[in-house]
Amino acid sequence: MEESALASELERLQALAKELGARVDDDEGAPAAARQLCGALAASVDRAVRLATGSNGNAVKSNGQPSQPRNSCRRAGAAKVRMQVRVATVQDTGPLNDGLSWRKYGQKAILGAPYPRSYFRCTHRHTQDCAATKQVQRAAADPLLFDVVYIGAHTCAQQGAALPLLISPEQQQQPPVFGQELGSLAATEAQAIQWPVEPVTPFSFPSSPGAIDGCYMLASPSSGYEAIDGLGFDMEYEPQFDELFFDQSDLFQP
DNA sequence: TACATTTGACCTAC
DNA sequence: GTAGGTCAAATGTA
Repeated sequence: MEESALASELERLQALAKELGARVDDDEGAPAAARQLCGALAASVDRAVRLATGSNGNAVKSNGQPSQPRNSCRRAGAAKVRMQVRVATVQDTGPLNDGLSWRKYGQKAILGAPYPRSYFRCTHRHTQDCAATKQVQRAAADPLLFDVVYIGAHTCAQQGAALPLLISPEQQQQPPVFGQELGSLAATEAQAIQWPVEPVTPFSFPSSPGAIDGCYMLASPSSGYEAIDGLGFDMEYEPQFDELFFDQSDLFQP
């Protein structure tokens, strides 16, 4: 009873945070600091909601079963490197650039998930035999969040740009490179993923790769959250999230 | 014209 | 049989 009331109240708070962010975003005279704070507030509220509800976005299916991909090792030779990050798109904070190029090759409705899952592979898959793929899906709990699963390592010429995604958790403690690249990846899927519903807050998806109007990563695989684009996040590690979304032993297995 | 996206069909694991 | 992942033809866009 109290838990549901708490969850309900948090969800209301979440909606208010979103509206605040949208209004600040609409206000061209709003200081950058205010935009950043709104983004941080929305992300923090979202995590609080998930903690209160025991939900992890689409990590938990409607039947309560974890949505750990049953096919994570379905195909022999795949899933050498697997990462899962969450991306929250917030507001204009400036363009990002990555140099990674993904090509969408499929989209599927996932059972129990309100949003479809998009499948991307490296643009250089055929020309350079790059086996890197990723899956992008909007989080059920918050339409502004993405669940991104990276499968396989880039072996193409752009692998240098992708390297931060594939390094060890310890190495990922280096925000400048890591954050920038993840944020840029967010741009890639954000511009390609299809929206079953209209975006909740004003948010523009750029038409060219590597440019996105404000996004930040909520989580790094190992130790909580990384800040990019000057947001200066100081997020705490979220055990529930990592347990359901991230298996490091699976990630860095040779 | 080249490249990216969409989408239905097919394949495979469970 | 079902669901997730991939393929490939059709279509769209710059």
